[in-house]
Amino acid sequence: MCSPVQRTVFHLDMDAFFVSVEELFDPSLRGKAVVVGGRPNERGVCAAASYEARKFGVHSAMPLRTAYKLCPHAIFVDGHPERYREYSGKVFKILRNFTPQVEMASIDEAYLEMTGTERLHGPPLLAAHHLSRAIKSGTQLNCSIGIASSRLVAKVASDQAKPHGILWVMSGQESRFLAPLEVRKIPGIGRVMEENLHALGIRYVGDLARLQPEFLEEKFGQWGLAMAGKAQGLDAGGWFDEAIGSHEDPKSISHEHTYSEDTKDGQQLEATLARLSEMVGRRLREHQLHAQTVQLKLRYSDFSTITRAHTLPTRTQLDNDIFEQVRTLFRKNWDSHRTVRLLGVHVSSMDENEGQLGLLDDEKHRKWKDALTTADRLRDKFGENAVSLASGMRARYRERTHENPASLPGKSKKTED
DNA sequence: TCTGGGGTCCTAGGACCC
DNA sequence: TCTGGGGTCCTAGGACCC
Repeated sequence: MCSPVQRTVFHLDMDAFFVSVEELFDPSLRGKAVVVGGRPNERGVCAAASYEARKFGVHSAMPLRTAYKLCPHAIFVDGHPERYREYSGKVFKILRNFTPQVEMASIDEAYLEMTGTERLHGPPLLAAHHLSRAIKSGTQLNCSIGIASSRLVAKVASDQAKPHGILWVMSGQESRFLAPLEVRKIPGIGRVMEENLHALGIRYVGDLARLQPEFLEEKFGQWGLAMAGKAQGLDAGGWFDEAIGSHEDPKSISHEHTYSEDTKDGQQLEATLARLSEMVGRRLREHQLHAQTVQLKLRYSDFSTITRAHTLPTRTQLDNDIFEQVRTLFRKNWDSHRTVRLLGVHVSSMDENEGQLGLLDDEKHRKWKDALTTADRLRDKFGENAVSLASGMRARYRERTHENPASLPGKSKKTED
């Protein structure tokens, strides 16, 4: 009798990643209550909290002001995304050295396909210890590792192993491992679904596992079926099912901005849209992608939020195309009596190709593309503030509205820039 | 709890076509 | 001219993750 080859997946999760990186740059933070994300009187939420701060109930996604009330003696520091990207890159390199099938699931966690690597790395527990030590010596950072036969169980295991631990859920033990955990521990079950399940008397994964899949499907549709599988530790459906390391292009790109003070200054709002459009365009060019659908996000002071989208006849990666679309959506949909808290620019339906262009548009299009590529290179070389088309747009916009309100910048304007 | 920013996926309804 | 059914695309909103 021959059994199928047992799959082995590692999930590696960095411990208190943002806080730990900040401690490398400022060792005086070590062992203290630290909150990363901004000043306690700012609008915003905690991006991360040290284990010391967590003892006081502070956790990530908590408003900074609330964190301050719970833990006033905490040290509040600004986040440094470039530092986190740098260290994330270091981690990735170490993992790639270890085994080829690696996938960064976010800035501080990764999946490793370890099936069939025993001859090279030894049994899973030993391999994980070596890997943990390699991460420590290469980055000075701690991580936790979950080992299991599916991505889902490996991820839950690494969470249970924290901090700085390794946990192996052996094949056949998945259900027994998951059963006593709260349903919230299953990735994909958040606050709302947890409440729904509680209302049905379901608190633990074991309760969930005992139910008929048909019952969950009837209650929650496709997602109910997927949950039934997850309760058994299966990578049921969606992203979890995909092979580790089959990296794909992003499906959407967005940037948004929350004002430190709400505003209804139309020029300020449109200048923000210009800046966000530039950031989105730049990311598209970095990925060599073109987007067809442009979406505006608008949040008013009372937190009510609308999104309005438009699909273009062809795809684009140009700041100005994005900006003009999003500005049109903005002018059509903004209730100018109401103050705005947040604006966002989002693009999707992306592809490497741009689709057909009219001959007339072609020349103008090429010039813009060249100019923007040059601007991107300048920013790479001299920093983000070296070039700004947004401030230029705002200046011209002011000029034009003063001189001649009829000639606002639009699709027909000549590209004198 | 006065609530960031970057993503993914899912649902539901309407338009449109055959 | 009282009204079917399936497929696909688009839009809006929301849950969820880190």
